[in-house]
Amino acid sequence: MSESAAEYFGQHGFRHAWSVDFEFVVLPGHKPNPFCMVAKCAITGKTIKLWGDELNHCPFACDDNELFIAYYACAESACFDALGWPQPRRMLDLYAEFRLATNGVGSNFGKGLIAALLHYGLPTIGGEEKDAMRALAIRGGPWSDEERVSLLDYCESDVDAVLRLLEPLLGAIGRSGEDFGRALLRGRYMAALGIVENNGIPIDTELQNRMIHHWSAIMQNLISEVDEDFGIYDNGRFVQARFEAYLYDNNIPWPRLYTGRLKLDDETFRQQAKVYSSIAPLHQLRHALGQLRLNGINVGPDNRSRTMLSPFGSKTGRNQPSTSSFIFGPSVWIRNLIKPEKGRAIAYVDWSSQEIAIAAALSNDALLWEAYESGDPYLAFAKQAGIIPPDATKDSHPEARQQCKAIVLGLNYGMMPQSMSAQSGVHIERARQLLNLHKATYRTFWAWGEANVDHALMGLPLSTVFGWRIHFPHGRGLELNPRSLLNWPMQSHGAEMMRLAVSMAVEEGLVICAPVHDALLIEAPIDDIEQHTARLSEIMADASEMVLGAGKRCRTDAKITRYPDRFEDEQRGAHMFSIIMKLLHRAENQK
DNA sequence: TCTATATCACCC
DNA sequence: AAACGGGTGATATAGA
Repeated sequence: MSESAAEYFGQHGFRHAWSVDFEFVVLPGHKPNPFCMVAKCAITGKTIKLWGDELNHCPFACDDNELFIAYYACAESACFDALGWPQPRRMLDLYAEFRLATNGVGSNFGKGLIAALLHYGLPTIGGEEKDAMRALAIRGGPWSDEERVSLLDYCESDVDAVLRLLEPLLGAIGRSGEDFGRALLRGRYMAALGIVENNGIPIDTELQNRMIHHWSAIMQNLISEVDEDFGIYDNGRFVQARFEAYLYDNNIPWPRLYTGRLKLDDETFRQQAKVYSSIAPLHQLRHALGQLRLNGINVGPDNRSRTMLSPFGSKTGRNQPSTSSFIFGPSVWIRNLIKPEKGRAIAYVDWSSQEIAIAAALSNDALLWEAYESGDPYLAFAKQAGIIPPDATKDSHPEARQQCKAIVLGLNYGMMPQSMSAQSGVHIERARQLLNLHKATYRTFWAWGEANVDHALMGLPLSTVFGWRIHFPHGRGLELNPRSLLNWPMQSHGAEMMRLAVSMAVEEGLVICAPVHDALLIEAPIDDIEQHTARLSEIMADASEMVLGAGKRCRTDAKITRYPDRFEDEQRGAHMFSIIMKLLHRAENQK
C-alpha cells in the first residue's frame, strides 16, 4: 500500500479508503447483476472478498468517513444499488480523474483502466487476459471452482490497479482541501449517475415491439410509394449511380462535391426541390428515411430502457451515451415510445437558454444578463442594439426577432456571417451588421470570450468554477479550433450545472430517469409529480446559482406527461410519429 | 466479401 | 484550408 496515499486520505479525515470493484453480469436493458466484489483499504490494508450470496449484506459502513475509490464508479454505485446496499457517501472516481488529467492532450491508449495504467507507465495485465476474463464474467454463472478463483483474482487485480493509479492521479488532483473536494464532487456525480442508470426510462414496449416487428414493412411501404416513379432504391438502399442516371435522363443539373460525387445532403435536396419540383417527393423520402432508426433501444423486463450514460465522455465533461441505445439519441419522434406506467408520470425539465445565461453570468456582462433575465434574449438584443424600439414585442417585430435569434444562438459557437446567412436566410451583409452590433452591445462578454481563447492558445488551461479543465500545452502539435475554445466554457459549465443538479436530486430521493445535457427526465407517482417537478426545478435553479454565482439563477421549463399519455414533442416529433403510426397500422392490416 | 473512408443525419 | 461548438452512428462506395 502506498504510504503517501494512506497519508493523503488520512489527512482528509477518512477511516477507510476502499478501492472497490465488482464483477457483474449485465444484460442489455437490465440492471447489473453483481456476483463478486473485492475491496482493499488504502489506509489500513484490510481486504474484503465477497462471492455470490456473501453479497447479500453490505460489509461497509457507508458514512462520511468511508471513502470508496473506483474506476468508472457509476458501475460500482449501480451494483450497490442493485444489491440494496446503502449508497456510498464519498466516492473518488479515477476514471473521471484520468479524463480530467489528460483532457486536451489525450492519451495514446484510450480511456479505460488499462489505458490509464499504460499512460503512467504502470504494470498492467494484458488486454487479452482482461478480455478473456470479461468474457468469462459476461458468460454468466454457474462457474467452476477454478473459474471462481480466477474471477476473484481478476477482480482483485483491478482493485490493485486502482490503488497503483492513486499516486499519479492524487498528484494530478492536488493536496488542498479544495482540490480534493472537487474530485469528491465528480465522484459524487458518478455515484448518483449509477442510480440514474438503474432507474432507466419507462417505455411502451408493446408499441416498440410492434414497430420492430413490422419495421421492414414500414420501410418498404415508405420507399416503394415514392420510388416507383424514380427506380432509385435497391433493397432499401439509395443507389447513387441510378440517381445520377435519373438526373441525366431528366436534364437536371446537380451540385457535386469536390471529389466529383453528387452532393446528397438535405440542404442540397431542399434547394433543388425548389427549382425541380419533381425531386420533392424524393427529398421527403430521404428526409423520412434519415429519421428511421429503431434498433438498439434496450429495455429490461420491467419495461425500462437502460444504457450506460458515459459521463465525462467529452472534452467539455458532458455525458456521451451511445446515440443508438439512449432513447434521447436518435430523432425526436422516437421519444414517443416513452410512456409512464399506470399510476405514474414523468416530467422533462430543462434550463431555458442555459448557455446564454452562462455566458452572461460568467463574463459579468450586465447587459447580456439583463437580456437573459428579460425572458426573451433575442428580442432583448434587438432592443439593446437599437434595431427595434424599446416597446417592440415578439408579435410586432417577428422578422427582426428571428434574425437576432439566429445571431445570438450562432454566436455561442463562434459562427461567422457567411454560414449565419446560409443557415438563417439573413443576407450576409445583414448578418455581418448584426454580428458587429452584438459585439458592440455585449463588449464585456466578447472581451471575456476572446481572453479565454487567447489564454488557451497560449498553452494555459481553461477551467470551470468547480475544476473541470482542458489544457493544450505548447509544443505538442495540437490543433486548436478557436471556435471550440470560445464555446468551451459555456458547454462545460452547462455540464457542471447538470452534474450538480443530478447529484442533489438523486440524493434527495427524486427519481431521475435520464440527463439530456440541459434537461432532466424525472418520474413520480401521478399524485406527486407536480410537487417533485417543482422541487427538481428548484434544485436545478440552485445548481445554476452555485455555478453562476449569487443571484444568477437559470430558469427552467417543465413538461409533465401523465399515464396513459406518452411523451411528446409537438414541435418536432409529432408529425413523424403520426406517419410511422399510419404505416404501422397499414403494415399490420396487410397481413 | 470484407473493411476503410467519406458523407451525412441526428441529438443538445 | 476552413470558417458552427460538443458528440455517435448509419450508410454508400471504393478499394483490398
